[in-house]
Amino acid sequence: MSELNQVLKQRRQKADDLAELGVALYGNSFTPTHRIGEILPMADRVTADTAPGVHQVKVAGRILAMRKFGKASFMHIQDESGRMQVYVQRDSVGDEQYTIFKKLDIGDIVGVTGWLFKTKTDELTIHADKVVPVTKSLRPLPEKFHGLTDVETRYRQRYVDLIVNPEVRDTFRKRVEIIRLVRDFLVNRGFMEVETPMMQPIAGGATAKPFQTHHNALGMDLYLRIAPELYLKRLLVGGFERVFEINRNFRNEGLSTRHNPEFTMLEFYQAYATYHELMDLTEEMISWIAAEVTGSMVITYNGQEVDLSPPWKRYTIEEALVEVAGIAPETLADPDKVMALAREKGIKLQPQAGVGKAKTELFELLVEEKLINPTFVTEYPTEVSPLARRNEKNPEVTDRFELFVTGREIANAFSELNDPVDQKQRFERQINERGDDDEIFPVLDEDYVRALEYGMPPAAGEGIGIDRLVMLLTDSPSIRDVILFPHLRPETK
RNA sequence: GGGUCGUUAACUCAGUCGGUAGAGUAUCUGCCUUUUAAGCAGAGAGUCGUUGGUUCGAAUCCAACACGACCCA
Repeated sequence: MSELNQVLKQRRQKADDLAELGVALYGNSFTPTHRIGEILPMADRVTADTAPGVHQVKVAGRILAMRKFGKASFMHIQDESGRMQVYVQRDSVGDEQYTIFKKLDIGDIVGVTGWLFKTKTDELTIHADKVVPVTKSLRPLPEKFHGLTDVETRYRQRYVDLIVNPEVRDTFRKRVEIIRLVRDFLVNRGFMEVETPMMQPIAGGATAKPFQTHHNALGMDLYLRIAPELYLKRLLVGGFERVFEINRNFRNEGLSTRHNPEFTMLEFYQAYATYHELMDLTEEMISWIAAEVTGSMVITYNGQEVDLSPPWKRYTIEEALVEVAGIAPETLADPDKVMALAREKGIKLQPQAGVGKAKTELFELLVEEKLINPTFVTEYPTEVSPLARRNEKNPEVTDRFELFVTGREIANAFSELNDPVDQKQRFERQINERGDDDEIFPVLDEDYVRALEYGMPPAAGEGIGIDRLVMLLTDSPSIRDVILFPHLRPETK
């Protein structure tokens, strides 16, 4: 018989014993009067001499640790709001109660009724009048000192990770807080939160491999969206001038510390704004959220200091190539030299790729990882920006920026292309110049062009990767640390 | 897709030159009415990721596979 079976057997035996004593193992009749987080601040009103009944409480929580003596015991219990100590004395709870108490295990959820006092070591503690089993746990928790560190188990059994690792609970609380602050920020600026299709007949708005599914009744294939962009812009046509959506995108690509097949994206669109105004808005929003969540605009990520205080550095791609990568301006001015440099750096380009694509690739290779403090990079070549408005002075580049922090792309934004003729031509060019990847299939979205033909107001739009933002603000090295249930291969038995 | 590393008790980890499995925590028993990783004494607990191979003998050496981590594409 294996040890786990032995432990399970012992726990089931205890459960049976408790049932025999008339205890409801999975009842739902205990109603707490307090949460632990409400009790802890009462510490300064309690002393070792505080009499029974002065501060009477009922709390429920999971047992995390027990120190049993013959006729008295200490345990720590944890609820969502915190953890605290409970003192269980045989003479206080009575023989019958103490017999039941001794059958409890670490991991069980209990209800405690008692009064507050302080121990010799000045720890606020509940002196129990009564301890009742609320929910029996049949599986042992990980070791108390090292806790659970095996990342595979942490991701596969996130519930255990959450029970025993308080910093993991904090990270996910911060995630929720960050999303709430994003909402508050945008709603306060007159943006309206909307929901657009997750299942789309054409997976548009980005270049990525989609997940495919099928609608039986309609007899049609559908794709899980890779971006909400084209639907949100249809809403601009419809007359909603400031819209945003925070929701999942799905991309059928590899997994890494920065990629999960489903990830959360904020996209927002503002009519009559330009990408310049979105840079200001982004700077303001992210620095404010950082201050709200971490208490400072200067944060630490992966051991390095990152200063999010505005204003942020703004480069054009060419400026960044010159100033960060050290490429000579005369090299950048000569398309032949740019192509030669790209080849020299080992960049493989499609035959039809132009100098704009080459500059973008050089930027990704030589500059991105060096942009630690937040940096806006503008003037992306038109050929890599199929949905962005051309710059009025130089049609080879677009009115677009990407935001980089700690070497990672956090946001992508541009003044929107609203010329239906130009848009249609760019879709067609994209289809003609598609790469050799069979699973990325750009399709001309005729309805989107039709919508533009009705007239979309000039606007600027932006996407911010929420998971990456949460990683940044919680100092998490992997996207799996900020997604509750990240994708893993199926467990082998 | 490629490379490197890892997988041993429920958890955290040792395991020498290839000689038949170890610790702490957790669990069980006993003692213990203010402990804090409580203490003391004792006990039980293992398909050494899987499958093959080499060998008298494999946790250990070799191969393939599975899962994970990191790096690269």
